[in-house]
Amino acid sequence: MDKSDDEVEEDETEWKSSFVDSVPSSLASASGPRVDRTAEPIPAAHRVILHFDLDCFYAQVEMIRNPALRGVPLGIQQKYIVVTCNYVARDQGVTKLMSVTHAREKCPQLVLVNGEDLTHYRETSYKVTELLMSHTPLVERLGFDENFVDVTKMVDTRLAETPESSNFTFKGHVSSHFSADVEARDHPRLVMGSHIAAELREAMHSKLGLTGCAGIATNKLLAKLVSGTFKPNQQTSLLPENVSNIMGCLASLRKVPGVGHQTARRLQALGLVSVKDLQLFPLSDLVKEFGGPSAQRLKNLALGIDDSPVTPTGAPQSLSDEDSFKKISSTQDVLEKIEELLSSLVERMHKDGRQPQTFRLTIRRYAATNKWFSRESRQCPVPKDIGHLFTSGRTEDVVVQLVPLAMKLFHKLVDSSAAFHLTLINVCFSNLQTRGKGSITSFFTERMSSRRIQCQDDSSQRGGPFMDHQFHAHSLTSQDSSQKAAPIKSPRSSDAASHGSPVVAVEDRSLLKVFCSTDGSEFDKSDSKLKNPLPPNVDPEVFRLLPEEIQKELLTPIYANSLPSTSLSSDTANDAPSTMTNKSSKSFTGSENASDVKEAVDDSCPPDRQGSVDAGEKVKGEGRLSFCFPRNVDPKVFSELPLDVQMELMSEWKQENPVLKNSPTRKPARSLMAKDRKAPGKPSQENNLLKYFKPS
DNA sequence: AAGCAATAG
DNA sequence: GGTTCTATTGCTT
Repeated sequence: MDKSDDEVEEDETEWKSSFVDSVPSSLASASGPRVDRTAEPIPAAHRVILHFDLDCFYAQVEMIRNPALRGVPLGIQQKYIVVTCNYVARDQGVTKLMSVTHAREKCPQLVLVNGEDLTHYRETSYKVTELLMSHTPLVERLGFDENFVDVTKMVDTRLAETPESSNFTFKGHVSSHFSADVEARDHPRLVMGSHIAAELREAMHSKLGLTGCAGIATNKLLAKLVSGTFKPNQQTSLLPENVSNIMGCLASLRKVPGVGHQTARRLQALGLVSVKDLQLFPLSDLVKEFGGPSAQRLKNLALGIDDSPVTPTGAPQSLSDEDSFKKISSTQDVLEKIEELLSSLVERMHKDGRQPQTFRLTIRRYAATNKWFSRESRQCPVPKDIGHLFTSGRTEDVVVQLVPLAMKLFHKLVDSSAAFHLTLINVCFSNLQTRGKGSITSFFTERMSSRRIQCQDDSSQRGGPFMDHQFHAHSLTSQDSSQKAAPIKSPRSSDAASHGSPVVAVEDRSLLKVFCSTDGSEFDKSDSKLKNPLPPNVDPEVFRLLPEEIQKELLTPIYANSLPSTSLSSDTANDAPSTMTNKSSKSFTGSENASDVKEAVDDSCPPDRQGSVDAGEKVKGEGRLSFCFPRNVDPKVFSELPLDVQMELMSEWKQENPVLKNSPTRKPARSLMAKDRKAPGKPSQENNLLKYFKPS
């Protein structure tokens, strides 16, 4: 999940007082013509960019799903790795990407929740993006737990409406050594940005129950760099005066966003290890190594200059599903794994509502010579005749059509007449086309009308009168490429691009107001609610045991929606059975005959005494569920299954008697469950994109 | 359009 | 640096 240096916390946070003045002249070029700051009004061409970063996101999601996990050391497990953990666990020495064995040594009471199924994280992630988008369309996602927001226009609007007398001090921290009142007077736009950031963080907390950090600066690079200065759940603003200070404090070039391992290695080969080294290195020499554009970009990054615009992300451009394992070496096993992956991916594709034009299979082969992180892939068009099946809901039909296709690609990759050893398989749909206007139009007319200002100018609207530009742009790019100019990526088009150019959104002033509402009224209007009864699956006894504050939180509408009812309706319902199918009937992850994988996963976490169990049992029916769930069976989802299915599963688990089914043509367990889940929850999910952008 | 490398969380 | 499970962009063919 993470690159493990989210933990830098303290090492870069002590900003030195030394103000190195070799940079400002170049900085001036980033913010337009040199202007005497003291004499002139603040240049309007200055962007205000926010970066949001949720605190240990996966752990937060799990603690919302199961509040009993609050206050206990919690880790999120994928295979034999603790990919992330909450702060209680961190206090006891658990870190991201630590092996389960090592984590348990550090923290014997560590509670582990399996996080291999990303459904809930993905859903919550998009709720965050969507919440931000309800204030301005310029929101760019970075992974599941970070967002950039360009609030330049909001700042301008508010500043114009703000009387002189208003309190003008920064919200949150300011990374600067200057005194606070001087800073605030000199940087009203950043001050305003810090107020907006605080409001948005508060909205995330009150509406979604999530906490996180924010960085406020004049570009994405800087906003991201400062956002983690004070963790958790705090925000910090960066003043332009302090830019070179910040950059100089970075421990290494690797810490510069955009400089990965390879780039860092090549830079090191040139003798460059610190940010300062790169700042002072002759551009011409850099060009020899990296070529013109890359060299300039690198140099700019080292100086804290980043012209890249906040590019609205919109709906995802590809959906993929993958699984890693110790070893797969037979074609039969490959086929079953592919079928398993495709089942859940096709289901996701169906809920998305778009139709994929291309399909890709990728593998990772084991190689003793430690080259085994590289992947190989083959792709092909999705046959026209099965495209409509995605929207028609017969997902099993799609799977049976797709499996042979996938196997064809597999045989392009692997000579199965020789021995092979795979450690990962990934299936991916891309080139997603929006079709079947029905669901899409209702989506927009009902909930997204205000977002249509996303469209650039009216002339650029093609591909359907009802289509929101956001999805239009991302899904139809290939066909209307003419003068599209859509979300610009041009690195050259600095600040001016995001304001002046007709290409980028939010030209219409009156519409702008709809978005950039400056008062809190916007915040409250989503769910005006009913008295909240406990959701049916919450044990009232357990509920009473929770801290009062948690109880209150749970009774707010947002929780009423996202608690157990979530696992009943929509995606969760359909994905949960597949998880159980994986564990109970498939050969690799759950049952005896995959001893190597079982070893890897279960040795450190015996199936009978999993941390997640304790929490799970409390949710419902302690008496009946006296045994332990297998790993990553969601107890809440389980509890909502028909009783007979529950019994069947329990007897399976108790006997540790895998349902051995070798017929690859059908998957009785899965399809049966998938159907059963659809009925009780929400009456079958419409094909739409609400999954990504429905207002909570 | 295909395949991969690099970067990101 | 790699472990997991994604997702995006840009280079090369």
